[in-house]
Amino acid sequence: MQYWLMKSEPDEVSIDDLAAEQTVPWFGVRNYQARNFMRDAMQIGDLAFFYHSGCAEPGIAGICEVCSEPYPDETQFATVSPYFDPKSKIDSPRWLLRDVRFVQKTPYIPLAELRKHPELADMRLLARGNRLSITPVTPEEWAFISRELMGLQ
DNA sequence: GCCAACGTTGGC
DNA sequence: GCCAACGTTGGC
Repeated sequence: MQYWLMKSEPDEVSIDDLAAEQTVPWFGVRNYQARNFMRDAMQIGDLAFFYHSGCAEPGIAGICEVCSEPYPDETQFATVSPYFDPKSKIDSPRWLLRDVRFVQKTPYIPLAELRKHPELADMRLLARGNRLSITPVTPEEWAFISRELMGLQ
């Protein structure tokens, strides 16, 4: 059981969209490191912070749960999709994803708030120049954010 | 295998 | 819209 943080642009898929759909495929990842996390490291039942990026106030908006094995991201084969990858072959798909299930919305924790806490100084999300859309979260970071910042449990 | 050029991410 | 940082591409 591991913890993660997964970035989504709320214009595309927000926490409210996930709450409405309940389960969504985590499509559109086109970075090998992030793909490898989904393909190799994630396990069904892992929990992830659902993070809103590319918006006025980026931050953590909720929690979701990994709920499928890895399988091909169909948008890589969709010529009309912005995620179309002409180099990917049907019989050896380059991009794999997992489904995630809505767990709950949380109090919104802005990026600026996360940066204030020394307990989170080493968080991968906060590392200089970090652009990874999926990053691991340590149990300590998870506990601090969920208990101290969100008031859960 | 190196590395410059280019494209993308994402906060501000 | 800007720009720093990073990943990928492709020529050599």
